[in-house]
Amino acid sequence: MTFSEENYLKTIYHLTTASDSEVSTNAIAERMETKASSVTDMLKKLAEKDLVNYKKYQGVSLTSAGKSEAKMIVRKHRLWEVFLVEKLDFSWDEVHDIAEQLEHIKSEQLINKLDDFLDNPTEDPHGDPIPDREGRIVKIEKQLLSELSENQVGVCVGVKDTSSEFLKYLDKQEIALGSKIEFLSRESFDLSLRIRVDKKELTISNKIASNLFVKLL
Amino acid sequence: MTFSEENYLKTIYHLTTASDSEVSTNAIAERMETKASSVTDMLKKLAEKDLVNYKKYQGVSLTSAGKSEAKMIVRKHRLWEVFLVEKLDFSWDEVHDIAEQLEHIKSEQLINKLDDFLDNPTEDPHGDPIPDREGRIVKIEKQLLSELSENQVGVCVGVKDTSSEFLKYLDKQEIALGSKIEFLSRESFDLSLRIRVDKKELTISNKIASNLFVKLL
DNA sequence: ATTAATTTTTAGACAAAACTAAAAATTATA
DNA sequence: TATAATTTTTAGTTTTGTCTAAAAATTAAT
Ligand SMILES: [Mn+2]
Ligand SMILES: [Mn+2]
Ligand SMILES: [Mn+2]
Ligand SMILES: [Mn+2]
Repeated sequence: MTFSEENYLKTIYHLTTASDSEVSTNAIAERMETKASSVTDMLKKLAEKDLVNYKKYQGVSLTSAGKSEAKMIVRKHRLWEVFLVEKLDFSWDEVHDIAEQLEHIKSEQLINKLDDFLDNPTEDPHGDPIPDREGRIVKIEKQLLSELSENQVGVCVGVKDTSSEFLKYLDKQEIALGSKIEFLSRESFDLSLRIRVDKKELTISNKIASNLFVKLL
Repeated sequence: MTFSEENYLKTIYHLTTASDSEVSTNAIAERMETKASSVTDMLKKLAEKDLVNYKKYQGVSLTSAGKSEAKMIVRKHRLWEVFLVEKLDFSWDEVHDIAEQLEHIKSEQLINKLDDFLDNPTEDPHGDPIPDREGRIVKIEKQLLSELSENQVGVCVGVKDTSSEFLKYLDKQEIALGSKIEFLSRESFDLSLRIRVDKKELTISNKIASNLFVKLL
């Protein structure tokens, strides 16, 4: 399997699990910053290998073989991110691009030994679940901070947007995985939220709140 | 720089440092298990980028830019091998192929953090020197076991052949880096050697002895 | 010094993965 | 429902890295 094929599978996996339906050629092209015609070419190749279900003009989905390949790539990506943060002391906004490369290293033994070395983590530095060696994923109960109602209290357990920009903003506000977050009030004019993070009160926009996952206490 | 370009540079580096002279198209082709015509194509491209000195039919050598690129790839290869053995508990005969992949990961920050995480090792699991972040190499005094004379004593500090086959043979004979090796006698008929490894005496062929580096005590 | 053998380069082809431009199919709109 | 807009596919190129077969240069052997 080539890097390119793996990247397509991973993208289709993310798009289908997000929307829970067939995914369009254009959606893939946009996500991968490539042209629709290139996507079509690749879909034919992946269909030939029975990794995707593809019928012209009908959108695409992963076969079970394709899904399990995709999960293994996601597993590798997230385990390497844990390694980079936990062992090499990278910050959570620096690891994605390096993991994009490391996820393509081929060795089942390597990834399983890495998994053990890291004490079999179930979530990556951004709170995303890590599939185990059989591809099983432990889903945790979580919801967007923006969906809470006043006076509810939760713990920050993940981010939806994993861009370096957003993560650095969170660092600046001292919001991290594990932070206790109390929803104090909502400003109806612009939907901004007044929250308390650990001891400190601050105001955040609705855009911020809708990219933060919390687990209710 | 592509994987392929990196692999060519690394091969030219190894061949030129071994023979200390220009290297031929055929030598590169043989080492890389590819065709001479493919090598010629690549040499033109590398010359265009000023990474090699190349004149038709005259053999090739690395420019200083090419040499420093090559050393960085070797540095990455060997640091990853240390990681695999020291942290992930691989044995020394299992790490080469995985390191062949890992050496192409692009991130200076990654490799320097890995270096620190491993406590800045100067040799890899096979006794080969690891260039530091400026490309400097600390050469250690070593010679082939086959070149010793009777009754000389040394410590095993490296292997010339790093094939899995040879390394497993050494494991079986309980010869490892750090083993004390005494040259007892030489059988003139087949050049085989009688040696003592730590406490145990054994006979090894000249071929084995000429693939083991020792440092005299 | 020719001729023969070997090495190296060139010429032309191919597969992978991308692109542009144009055609075809689908979906939306009047 | 006919037409317009959008999406998707096809057709034809390009780049990278490989290959085979043949030509050219170098080296070895009569
Ligand atoms: Mn990531
Ligand atoms: Mn992540
Ligand atoms: Mn190696
Ligand atoms: Mn090594």
